[in-house]
Amino acid sequence: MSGRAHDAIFEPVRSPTAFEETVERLGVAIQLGLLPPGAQLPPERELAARLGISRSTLRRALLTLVQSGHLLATRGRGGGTFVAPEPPPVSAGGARDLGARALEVLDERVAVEAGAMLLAAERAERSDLDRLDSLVDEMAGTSDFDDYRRADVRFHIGIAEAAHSARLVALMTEVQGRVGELIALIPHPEEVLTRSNAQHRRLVTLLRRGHAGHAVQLLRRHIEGTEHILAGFLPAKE
Amino acid sequence: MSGRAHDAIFEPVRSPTAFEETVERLGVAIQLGLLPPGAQLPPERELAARLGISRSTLRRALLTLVQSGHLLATRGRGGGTFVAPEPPPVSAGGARDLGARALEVLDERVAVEAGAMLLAAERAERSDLDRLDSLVDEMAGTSDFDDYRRADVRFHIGIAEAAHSARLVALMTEVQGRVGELIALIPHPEEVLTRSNAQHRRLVTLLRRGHAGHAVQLLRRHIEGTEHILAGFLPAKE
DNA sequence: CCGAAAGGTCCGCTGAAAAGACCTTTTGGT
DNA sequence: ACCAAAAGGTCTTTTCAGCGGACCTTTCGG
Repeated sequence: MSGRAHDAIFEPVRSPTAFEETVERLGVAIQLGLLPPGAQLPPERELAARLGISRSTLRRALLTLVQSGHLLATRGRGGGTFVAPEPPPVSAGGARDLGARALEVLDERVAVEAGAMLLAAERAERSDLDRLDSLVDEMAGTSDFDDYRRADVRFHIGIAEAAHSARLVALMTEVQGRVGELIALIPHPEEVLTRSNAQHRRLVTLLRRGHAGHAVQLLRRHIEGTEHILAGFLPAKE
Repeated sequence: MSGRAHDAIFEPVRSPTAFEETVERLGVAIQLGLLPPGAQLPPERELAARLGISRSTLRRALLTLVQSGHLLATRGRGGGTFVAPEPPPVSAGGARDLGARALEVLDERVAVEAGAMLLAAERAERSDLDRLDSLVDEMAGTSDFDDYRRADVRFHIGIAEAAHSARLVALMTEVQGRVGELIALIPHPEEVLTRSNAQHRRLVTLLRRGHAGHAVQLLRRHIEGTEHILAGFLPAKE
């Protein structure tokens, strides 16, 4: 009777502090390229209000990111806080025990992506799909891995946007952030990227036609690609 | 350039307190029937350790649930904290602004369920599917709505278990809790339940055969059923 | 009838966060 | 050339959640 179910119920309760969550939010946004190099953040007072935290807490977070080299702050009128021109690479430090959680993150990714895909097949509008197309073109047109990755992230977030669900956009952003930490650590031969982008293109086509079932299955295989590449770099499963 | 993306990045940072999360965890588990009426909770000192919180915080949470009638506490040796024989119904108070968030919760549900289904199609073992079957039988065999709902919840969580993903089990539990708040508020004619359970049965069959694409699409329609019923009870969308 | 096992009470400490006043630097506009 | 506005930088005060632990009270099993 007891057992499995209770494990979930009585699992430790986590409570990240506002400070931690803010660092994470902004850090992820920068590493994903959602806040591109050189971008200016809103003034501290305004940003604090938007994030619903006090300025002091926000500043602690900003300070952390300045010290880690992700942000630059300049004073005076016309100054502000900017994303560094060359944000530091994803720290390998985070990869310490990644193997442990990696597999779970990937499961979550499957969920969020599949859900977004399903709903996008129902709700996507012309403009959503056109946007996805242009991202596919962008990926096809570059041979720089960082550029590719940024566009890739925007593509997947774009699917959530096409699903017209703010909640899924938020979840997708979060998941991409965590998956990105993994992906950035491993080499990606151009051939893999080409194949991957071909799948992107087919996904958009399937969405256009509203073929939800096929889209979800192709998506699954798309993600499996990542998983297989990662498999070689993670601790053996058993 | 800015706009949509920034909305997500600069959205308010939420930080639920440990106390709040604990009340939610236990409250949901009770309302879902994962902790059935009469069940005994572990001693406070032990439970606090398991949840990774101090005993004082845990006690505040327990006190809340005792006052709300979900739990009963008896002192002395052989005493303990128990789930009330007849936990109070889901408060309609929570339904205040449910309309607002309801739609987003349902999107999240689609994601978690679809992901679990996809992975279950790959990973489910005989025993997982057999367990699902017996839950379907259980639902077929009762005409009491509360019994049905409890089994239904366990069915959907069972899919996540069949996916062999602890993360998805946790997410599914959470999502079911929130969806349950909605479902409990609306009438469910027996006819609807029968139809719904027929879908459950077909889902298990599709899982057995590994037909991921079909399973996901049927699942989508299954959830749509809930959505349509809810639609009549929620504030108009536009 | 005692001691163990449970819940119930209390208190003091720490650290996160909020709120706000104020300082310093820089520059755009007049 | 100025100066006011707009930014980041600094400080102080207050509040509150949560921790940790000592201790009390009730009840029952052996």
